[in-house]
Amino acid sequence: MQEDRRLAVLRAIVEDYVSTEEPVGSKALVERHGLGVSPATVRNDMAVLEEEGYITQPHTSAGRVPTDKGYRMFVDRLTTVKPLSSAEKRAISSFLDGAVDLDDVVQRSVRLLAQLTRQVAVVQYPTLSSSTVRHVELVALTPERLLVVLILSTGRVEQRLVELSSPLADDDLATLRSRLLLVATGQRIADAVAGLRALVPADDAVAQAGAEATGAVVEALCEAMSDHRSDHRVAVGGAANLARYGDSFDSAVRPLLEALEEHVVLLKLLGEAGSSGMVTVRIGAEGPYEELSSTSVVSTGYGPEDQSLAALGIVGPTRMDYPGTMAAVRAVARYVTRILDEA
Amino acid sequence: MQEDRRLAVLRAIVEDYVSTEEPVGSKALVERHGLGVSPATVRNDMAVLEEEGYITQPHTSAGRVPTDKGYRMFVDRLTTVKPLSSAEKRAISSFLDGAVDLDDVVQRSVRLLAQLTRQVAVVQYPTLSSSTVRHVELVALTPERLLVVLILSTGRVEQRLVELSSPLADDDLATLRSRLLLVATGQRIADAVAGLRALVPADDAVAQAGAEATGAVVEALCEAMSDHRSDHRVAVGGAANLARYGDSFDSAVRPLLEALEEHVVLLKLLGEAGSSGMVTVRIGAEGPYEELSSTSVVSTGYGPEDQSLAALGIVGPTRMDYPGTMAAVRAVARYVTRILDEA
DNA sequence: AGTTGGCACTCACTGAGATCGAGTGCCAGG
DNA sequence: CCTGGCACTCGATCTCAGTGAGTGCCAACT
Repeated sequence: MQEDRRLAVLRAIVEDYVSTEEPVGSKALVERHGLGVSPATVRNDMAVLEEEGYITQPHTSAGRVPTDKGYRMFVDRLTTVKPLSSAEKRAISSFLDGAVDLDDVVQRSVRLLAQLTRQVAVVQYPTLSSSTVRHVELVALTPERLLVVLILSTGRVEQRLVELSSPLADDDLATLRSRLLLVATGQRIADAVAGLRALVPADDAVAQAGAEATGAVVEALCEAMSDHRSDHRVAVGGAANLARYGDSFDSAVRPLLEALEEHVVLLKLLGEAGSSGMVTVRIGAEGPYEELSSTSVVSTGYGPEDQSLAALGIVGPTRMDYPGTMAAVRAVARYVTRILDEA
Repeated sequence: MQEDRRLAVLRAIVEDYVSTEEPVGSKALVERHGLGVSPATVRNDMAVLEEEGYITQPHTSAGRVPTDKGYRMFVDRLTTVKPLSSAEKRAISSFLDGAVDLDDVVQRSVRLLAQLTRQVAVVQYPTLSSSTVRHVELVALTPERLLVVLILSTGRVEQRLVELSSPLADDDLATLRSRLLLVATGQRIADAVAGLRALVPADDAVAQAGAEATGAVVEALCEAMSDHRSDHRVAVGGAANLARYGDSFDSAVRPLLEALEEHVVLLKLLGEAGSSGMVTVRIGAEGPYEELSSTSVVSTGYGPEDQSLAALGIVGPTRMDYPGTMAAVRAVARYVTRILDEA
């Protein structure tokens, strides 16, 4: 059936264009791929594909180039999962197994991903929202200065300084500490915040001495828990790969560099990622950012089964090796998930 | 005296070249700057300057361009301190005053610096070596898992997880904690490490129960204190400014992007910075990195008076506005120092 | 129907002149 | 020691034909 062959032609065009970076013509196509037809036939198919919007020609007498729609079709229907080479698998485990803490895991992941895909990698730090409180600790630096330390089930540690207008007795500190622990430990973030907030008015009348401290500490804790800054942290790596863009530099790299510094934008891009396990691909102008119309984003969530903790992925030119990239992103996400589970 | 005029010509060439980005000729020079001589005279001076190696011409029939040596002369002898505009000063304080903790200070500094200079900014996190231990805290997550928290005078907080093979009693934990505090609090890093290490063999015979814990905790603390990873952390910002390089892209930007990911290299570059207050300029190939031969580094130490905590600076093309950049770097370093002092 | 070879056509790319002009070096005169 | 004048250099820009990869279309073949 000629419908099938047309798709084969499209696939061949995408593959050739990705590897050669040059518009691909009918003759080169039949030579390099074993489709058993003549160039003329391919040309006819190409004409149809062009009419349907899957490919286009930069100028009249040039070969064809996939459009965004063409890439989309390729990604959705023409790619088969490409297993990683064993060398790559080994690289992944040796790279990630040495990680010592959460920060390190993220740092290593982003480097690894950049290296595997030869693209710019982005890894979001695990979000707080779905994690639970493992421990709360108060440290009196001086009688008027408390250090509040919050430890979450993801391994993230947040600390805040609290200044008091009057000194706090050790006894009161101990009381406050145990009360905080009672209320917050083991709770999910949202519940912990509610529980902590409930402590404040009650205390107000009872223990005048500790009132200010309680309020301030609870305030600090709640802020730490819902702190959007740390919630939205991302690590970026492999920016050097941008240098490989070669042509179309100004049009593509400048906005991309800007986006990379705007972590909020990055998160939006990654955020389109579905649940853990599914690799999402945004191609060219499909997203809301016009300036990134010549870049694609391959991303996925990571973290335990149902609740994905955060997202990771790569940003690269629309002209990229989608199967390989998707495989790498998926693999890294799996490994990271496992590492986090173990810790 | 014609020696003076020659230097004036050199200065004019540098200034013009920096602003126009094009080789500057004798005619344009006398027009734009008020040197009261004819183009022919300037040409003679240029010939001398070229012979002495301060300027060069890209090709025979082109204008002159400063050499590294020319920039060096310009920076060393021809720049006057350029005070910041009040708008810039306001920008600095409003930018930095909102900082909530050490991380935030560094993040904000790097953004600010990138914005002021329109170059790539690099800020090293304060090093541990010259700081003192403010507090040590042990938290038993479970009886077999301890979280060790180390708080330094710079505001840096390091944490490490310690796994024990056997549970640790609360009493022993308290004893260990107070002993650690006694030994380490207020000490400089080096002294604290020595003191802590001394604890281990002594304990070994005395309290069998706590022996493992002591050893492990001390180990974790010492590692945290001398941890090169956190010691060498740097923040990078303003990479989008690389897009302004325009020409000479491949030759300059690619190695620079690579260097920016290699934090060790960055630190070496910054590390040439002298003591606090002195702004150091590395021009072109003066450093050990051949690939960065078309980039300059403007850096300085920051931190209290005598002991500079760390370095910050910018990396940019040799063709840059040195006076303005140096002023910005110096100003940001001062403000950051002040903020850190207050905290 | 679908495929194929043939053929005229398009058009980016390349390289050879030709031209232009900013900038230089040098020299003779102030 | 400065200056105006002048011949010279040489990169940048433009034009223009030639080349060739690639296309679209059509008639013939299976």
